[in-house]
Amino acid sequence: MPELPEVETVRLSLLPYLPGKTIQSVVIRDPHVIQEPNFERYPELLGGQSITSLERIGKQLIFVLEESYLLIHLGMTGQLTYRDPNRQDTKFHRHHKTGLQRTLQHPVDKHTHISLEFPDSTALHYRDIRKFGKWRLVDRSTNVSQHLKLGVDPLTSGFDPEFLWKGLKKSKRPVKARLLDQSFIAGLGNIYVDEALFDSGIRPGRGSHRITRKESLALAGSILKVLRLGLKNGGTTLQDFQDGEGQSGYNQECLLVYGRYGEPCPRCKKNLRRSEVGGRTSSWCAICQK
DNA sequence: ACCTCGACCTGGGCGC
DNA sequence: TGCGCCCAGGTCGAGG
Repeated sequence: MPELPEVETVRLSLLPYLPGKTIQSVVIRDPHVIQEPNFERYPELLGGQSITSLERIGKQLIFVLEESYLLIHLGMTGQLTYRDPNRQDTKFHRHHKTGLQRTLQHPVDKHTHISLEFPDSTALHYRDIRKFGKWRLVDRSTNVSQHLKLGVDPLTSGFDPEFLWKGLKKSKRPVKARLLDQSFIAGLGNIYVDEALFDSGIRPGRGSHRITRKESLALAGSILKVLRLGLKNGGTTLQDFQDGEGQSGYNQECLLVYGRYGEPCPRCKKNLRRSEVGGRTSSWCAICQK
C-alpha cells in the first residue's frame, strides 16, 4: 500500500498533533514488527522522550525524538492513527470495510500492535494487518539514509533527469525493477511506477540501461507528476490505506493504468496488457508505451 | 556483484 | 454457505 504519497500523507496528517508531545508509555501487544533493539527495551528507551519533528525519506517515516530516531516503515498494510478520546465519534463516516471511524477515533483492535500514549490521554496507534511493517530505534547520530540504504527521494533536489539517466544506465534489469530499487530512488512502488511509465510512454520491461537521455527527461517529469497528484489526492486507498486521522485517499480514482489490465487504454483505447516484470504484476499499453 | 525467487502475514474475492 | 485457490501498496535473505 503505502508508497511515497501515502507515507507523506500520513506524515502531514500527524504533523499538527505529534511534535511537542512527550511519550508517556508504550503498549506493545504484538512485537512482531519491532526489529531493533529488542522490543522489551522500548518502554524504557522511548518513555519520557518527546517528539521533536516528523520527517520522511522515501517510504520511511522518521520520528525525531530528543535522543533517538524512531524509524517506522508501514510495509503493505501499516496504519498510524492519532486517537483523541475527547473527540466525538462520527458514526456516518466509517470505513466501508474496516469499520474504522474517519475521525480521530481509531479503536484498538486485534491488528493494533503498538500504541504510544501521551500524558493528555491521546495516543498514536499502529495497526498492521499483514505485519510487514518495521519499527527500528536508532541513535540520533545515525545517518538514516546510509543505515537503511536508501537512495534519493524524488521530492528532494537530488532528483533530476541527469541523476535518473545515470542511475538507469547502471543496470540491465527491466527499467521498472530499477525504479523500484529503493537504494536508487526511495519512494516508488508498484502503483506509481506503472503510472509514471505509462505517462512517459516507456514499457516496464525495457532494459534500464537502454533508456535514452531524452526518455529520462520525460520519465523524471512523469515520476514527479504522478507522485504529486497522489499526494494532492491524499494517497491511493485500494483497501487499507488511511491517514493519521483515519481518512481514506482518493487517488485510486485517478489511476490510469495500475490494476486496469484488460480495460481500454485511456489514451488509445486498445486493451491494456498485463505482465510480470521484476516479480510484480504490471499493467501497460502495447501501443502507447515503447 | 548481480539477479531471481520464495518467504514473511492476513484477508478479500472468486469459482465451484 | 463453505472451501480452496489466487491475489495484494513491500522488503529481505538465500542461493544461482
